Formats: sequence, structure tokens, C-alpha cells
Amino acid sequence: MASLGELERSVMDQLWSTSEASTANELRDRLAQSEVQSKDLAVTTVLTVLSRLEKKGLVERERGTRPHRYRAVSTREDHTARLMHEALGTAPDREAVLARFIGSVTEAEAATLRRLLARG
Amino acid sequence: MASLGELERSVMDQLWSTSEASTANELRDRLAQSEVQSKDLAVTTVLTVLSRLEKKGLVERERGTRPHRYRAVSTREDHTARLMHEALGTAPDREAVLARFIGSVTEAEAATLRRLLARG
DNA sequence: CCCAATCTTCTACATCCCGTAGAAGACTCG
DNA sequence: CGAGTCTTCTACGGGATGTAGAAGATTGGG
Repeated sequence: MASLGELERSVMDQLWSTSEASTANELRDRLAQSEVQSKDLAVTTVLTVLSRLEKKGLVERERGTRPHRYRAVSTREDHTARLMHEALGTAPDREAVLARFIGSVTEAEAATLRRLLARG
Repeated sequence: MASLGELERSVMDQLWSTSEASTANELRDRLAQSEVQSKDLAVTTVLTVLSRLEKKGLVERERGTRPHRYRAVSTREDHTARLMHEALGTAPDREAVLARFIGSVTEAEAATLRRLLARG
């Protein structure tokens, strides 16, 4: 459902790395520094992407303040976990999928899972 | 990486629901019956989609026999589990993602997971 | 052995998504 | 109220996808 393009993903990464809501300009600057390709984007580009992300339900904006401020609707972890559930949901035999999933998890992750499942 | 369109997904569903390799014509017929929209597709359409799926590495074809026969490279479960891992891999804090993931799993699934993690 | 039926490949087009941004309209501060 | 700032509208190119006809390849029946 919510597949992201490369730039959209970069913007989400920026939003997820700050708890504060950010303006388009701030994001543009942070993107310019973090991007490997260091391509300087126009602010309108960032705004377009933010609008699209808003439409997709991944981003919220404060319309009250004048430079609007944008913030991720959910945390990166929640978002990712949701994606995992979405994938899981596409298969009729969920248990079989979980079996494969567990089968290819690292030992550290397996330990984490055991701990999480224990207290429950 | 391997995001699928709607028709591509339908074709994969058909391939996954049979262990036998299928011809494009067989798939066309089965699609016509299973599709809710019951839209009759041209065989060439199915072939195009199969070629694209082959390029994506999801489908293999037997070129020896004359009506070529197509088959899914991996099971639906393996494929789905791989997608889940892909999603998991996009977040820096995998353990946090797993925590959210476990948090929203049904009790039956939790039980399955405990069982799977126990013997291992 | 050749042709008609069958099958595959090539090419093509419309649409949608995404990256990218200028132009134009809206707002704010001095 | 005007200059600067911010947002929205509009747009375009490229790639992915749905869709399929045209043309080339293959094969079985005669």
C-alpha cells in the first residue's frame, strides 16, 4: 500500500530522526547534508514530497504556524512493524510464513523475540 | 525491491496455488475464473506479465517444452517472509521493530512463535 | 515437406507514481 | 502596504504496470 520512492524515504528518515516537527526549509538543509549525493533540492520539491507523504497518511502538518511544520505520524518502528504485518497478511497461511520468518532470523533477534514473547 | 502490480500479484497467486508449472493459457483461464472483475485478458498480456515476473526473479520458465511452462521460483511463504525481513532491515533499531511487531500479533500467532522459537 | 494453427517475442500506448521544480497566489513583518 | 517568505498549482520526464496487436518462430497434421 504505502510504498515509498527514494526521496520520500529520505524525507521520512529525516522526520523520523527528530522528535520536533520540522519546516520544509529545515528538511531541505538536512537533506543536503545527509544525502550521499548531496544534491541541493529546491524547497518546492521538498514541499511536494511532503504533500504526497501527507496524502499517504505518513506525515502530518501543523497548518497554524506560518512556516508549516511537518512531523511523521508514527515512529519508524511502528511504521516498519505495520509493513511487516501487511506483508504477513497477504499470505493465507500466516503460520507458515512465520515459520519461514523465524527460520531466517539472527540468533540475537531470536533471543529478543523469546524475551518479548515470554512476558505477555 | 520487488513490489508487484495488481495483475502481477494475481498471476503470482495463481502460480502459488499450484505445484505444477502452468502455461500462459492455463493461467489466463484460471485468472478469468478467479478474478472478481472477471476480465478476460489476452494471452499476450499474461505472457508479458510473466516475462516481467521472470525478470524480477519471481518466476522461472521451462523453455524446453513448447507451450512454455511457468512456475514460481519460491513459495508464497518464503517470498512473504523475505519481504518481512526486507521491511525489518530498513529500520536501524530492529529490536524495537520486533517489539512493535510482537505487540500487535494475535494470541494464536504469538503461540506459534513461542513454539517455533522453543525448538531451535 | 509444407501450411495452418499455435506460441512467443517485439513494439506500443495509456496511466500512474515519483523526482524535480518554476510560476503564481497567499501571508507576514517591518 | 510592499518586499520577502511560504504554499499551492501546474508541469514535465522517466520508469513501472496493464493491456494487447503485429510480426516472427515452431510444430503437428496432411
